[in-house]
Amino acid sequence: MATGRTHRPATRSRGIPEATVARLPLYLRALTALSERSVPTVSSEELAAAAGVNSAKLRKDFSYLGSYGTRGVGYDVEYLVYQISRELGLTQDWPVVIVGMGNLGAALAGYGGFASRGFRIAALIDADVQLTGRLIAGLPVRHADELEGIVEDNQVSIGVITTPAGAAQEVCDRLVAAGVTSILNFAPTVLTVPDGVDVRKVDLSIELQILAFHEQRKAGEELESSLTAPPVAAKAVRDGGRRPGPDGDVPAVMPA
Amino acid sequence: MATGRTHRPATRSRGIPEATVARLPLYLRALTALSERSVPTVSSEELAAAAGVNSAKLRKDFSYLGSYGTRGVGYDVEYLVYQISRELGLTQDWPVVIVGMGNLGAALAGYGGFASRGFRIAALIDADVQLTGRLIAGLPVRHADELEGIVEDNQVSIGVITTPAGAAQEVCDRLVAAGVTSILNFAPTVLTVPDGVDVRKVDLSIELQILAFHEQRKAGEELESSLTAPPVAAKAVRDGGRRPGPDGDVPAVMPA
DNA sequence: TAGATTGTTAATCGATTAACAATC
DNA sequence: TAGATTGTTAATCGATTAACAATC
Repeated sequence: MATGRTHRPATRSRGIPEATVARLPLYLRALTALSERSVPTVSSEELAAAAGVNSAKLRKDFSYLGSYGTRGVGYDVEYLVYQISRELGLTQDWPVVIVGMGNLGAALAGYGGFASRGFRIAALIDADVQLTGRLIAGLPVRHADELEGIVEDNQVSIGVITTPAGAAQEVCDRLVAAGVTSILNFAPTVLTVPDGVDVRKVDLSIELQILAFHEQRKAGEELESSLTAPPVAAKAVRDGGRRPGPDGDVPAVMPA
Repeated sequence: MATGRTHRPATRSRGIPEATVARLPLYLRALTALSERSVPTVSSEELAAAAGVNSAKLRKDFSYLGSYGTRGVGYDVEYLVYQISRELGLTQDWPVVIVGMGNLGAALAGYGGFASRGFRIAALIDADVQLTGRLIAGLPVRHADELEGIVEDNQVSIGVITTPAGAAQEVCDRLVAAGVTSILNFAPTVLTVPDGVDVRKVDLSIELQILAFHEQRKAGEELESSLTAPPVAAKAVRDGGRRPGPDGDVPAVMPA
């Protein structure tokens, strides 16, 4: 009955808001870069700029974790890297399986950002026997028949689904039945999971559609301002102007 | 100076909230499936279930588009498909370029969800001369030197970046200089763009880190409840219980 | 002490949700 | 007319932001 939820319900883990949790990886990435350059401390202003957020938001986010900064000085880079890593659960090892070894699965298998952050690929899985045994990113592809055994033997709790849409729900069911409780879904379909299982979804086509919406709006504004206002007004419209009248394009006719 | 924004500022296009825009593609997908099964009408309850949201939210979302439903009956599937497509700008053709032809770029090039939604791949681009001319998803890879010409000749306004992180900003700059005003960034780096350019970001590792956070929390709850409460209480804790005391793990020592 | 910067407050804004009058 | 379902209202909730007292 439960349909795929993007994240857990209202329960805020340890009181940390979801929006903050979603930004912690951004901060961690910026801090890791500073750490590699041996920068000892960083101010909220500098770190916020590096992470692409504003500094008030960053300080508020960090306040949920504790008081890890020093007034007048800033934040100790190494210390923050550790605290955020710990908060995100990256100080432990997370075995993951990737199911579906098309181009996308292969891209994920070869993505360096996993291993460096506590994620270990326990297995690459595909239903195609032609692929079984072939090496991808140095790992042999294993057949889907082995899925349950792999999950149980490696205590895998996180599964990544990169199969075609038609196969995703069945793969999801099998992963969950075998013990997986978190799923990252790249297949363009809504997954149904039992309570207690988290699903996050990455949808390539949806992101493009959202861009198209904004792109269309920009084009509409340009057209509009070129028709109704002198050219110099174009920027003002784009920067926050409102259309003067009510929406004018509610259709009058509804097709049979 | 402007750092990469995920979406435009407070200005809500035509009054449609960002959160609603982000769900329109979900509704469209569910509606397309119904359309293929020749279902003539659908209620907000049914459609919401198919899209994985609740029906109140769906009705509120649709109310921003106009009054497209019929009380007592529901929504005309074909009509809604058309209206949402139009709202998202999918009734027009959007030429896109994909820059960076690794596995991820290849996966996107072969993704069927694009062509069916008004996106047309104008070119696949890579800096590696070894790849130039090779066919990916039936299209020849073109060299990065041609980027500006391709964007201008095809009036490309949407660019997809699937290069390594180190190359992303330069590619972004060149795309923008050539006329691209919307960017979908898969490289794990914050892009800086001038005002008026939209950036959306898809970050594979960030999604996994968010899952790890919740996964860790589940494990912590199980441990906690097994230590402090009879086993039967575990579900209650997971379903919304709060830890009784304040956070107990604020560290006492800060390293030099 | 003077300057810098955090951590927190309070105001504002946007999103979600339940409930129900309107109406097919 | 009776039943079904939309579209909208109003309450609630969560996220953002500016400002500044606390404090290094």
